[in-house]
Amino acid sequence: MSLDLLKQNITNNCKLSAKELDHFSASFYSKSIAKKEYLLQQGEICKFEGYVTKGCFRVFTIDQQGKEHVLYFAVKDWWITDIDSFTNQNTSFLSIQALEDSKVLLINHTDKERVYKEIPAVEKLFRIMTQKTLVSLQRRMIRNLSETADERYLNFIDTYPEIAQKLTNLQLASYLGISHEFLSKIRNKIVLK
Amino acid sequence: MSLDLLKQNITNNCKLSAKELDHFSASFYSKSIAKKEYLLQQGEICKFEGYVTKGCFRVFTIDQQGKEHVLYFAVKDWWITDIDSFTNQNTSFLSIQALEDSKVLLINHTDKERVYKEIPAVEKLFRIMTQKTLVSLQRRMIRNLSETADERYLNFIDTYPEIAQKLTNLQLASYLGISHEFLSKIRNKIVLK
DNA sequence: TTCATTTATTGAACTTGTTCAATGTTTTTA
DNA sequence: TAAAAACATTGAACAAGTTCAATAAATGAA
Repeated sequence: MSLDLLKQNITNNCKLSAKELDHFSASFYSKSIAKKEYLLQQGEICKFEGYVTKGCFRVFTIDQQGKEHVLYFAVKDWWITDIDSFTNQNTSFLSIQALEDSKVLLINHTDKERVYKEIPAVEKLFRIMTQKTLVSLQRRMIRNLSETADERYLNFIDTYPEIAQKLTNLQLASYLGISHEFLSKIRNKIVLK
Repeated sequence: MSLDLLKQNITNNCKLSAKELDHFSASFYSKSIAKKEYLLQQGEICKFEGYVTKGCFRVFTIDQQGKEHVLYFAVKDWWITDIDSFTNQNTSFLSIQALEDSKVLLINHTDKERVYKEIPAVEKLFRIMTQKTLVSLQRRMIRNLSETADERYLNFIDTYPEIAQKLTNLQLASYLGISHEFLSKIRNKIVLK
């Protein structure tokens, strides 16, 4: 059952007692979401923090010129939220869309705040999880400053082969920060080698 | 006194009782560091988490081609550490260097772990601080994907005028992800307008 | 199955940014 | 205060990446 997946994910980050683990995971509810549908739209207030149990999502923003930029993709065993909007309950500048039929376990804002009070270890859990997310984003930031588009592409398909295979050129290009035409040319160039 | 600065910074993120605040801030020790000296060198294990009370630091990495990339600058009232190396006590891939004569308040790893156990509210404090850092890095990531070098430069001097004024072209260029020659041309172009 | 829509590819012209080298300016240090 | 070192500017040639437009291929809905 997918709650076991969630419990395992939590345990990998921070040991909770069996009782704490049950209590915390009982605060989640499951939701199915069809391909192309939105879990969150830019401008709304993010009501949930989510754990993906099936499918694939893109977390992205649309800038003033109407261009889409993907902050990250999330597949099974990844977490999704607009952390700023969720934590402070202000309007989000991110959208979250399912790229295929998907399932998530969600916890809403008031329940999460309640759990923080009831189970102090959950503070530690999310402190550690947020730190890990920050570290990987710092690495990506530096990579984006130092590598060419070719290198970033090769690094992505090497690190996340199972995600890469689910994406269109357009979606991947807007994560790598290049045009989809240029990504097409990069792919072609690499195949020829 | 600089401990008051630290206490105010903490209070802005999370309310602690006066007793907790005193106990936590007593775990820090102050250190002066001269211009150009290193608080941390790439390859070492990061022994501290630091709060800047005076001066300016750059947190950066050197890539395989020998190029420097700045992750962030830190002035008075900013925190500095290699969060990955400090938390997991593994070798750092970041260096931290003083850009001018500076002062920091430091807490070492064992003391911080002790405080996490003694004062649960400190878990909450760092959960919130890490979230804020993550949110601002997410924003920077998206900006770097969507904006030209001109826009990133203008945005930086607009957001951090007091930091910009302390930096050489080389330092700022390696934060913006461009060559210092190109930054020089951008500056020139903007002045002419 | 077919038609419409979305996605991918390719080329040409263009823009953004890099590299290298030369020169000038500022800062540091003896 | 002079010399050395670090930093900034500029131009020319180049490389990386974009834009636009045309065409082909794949996908999805009726």
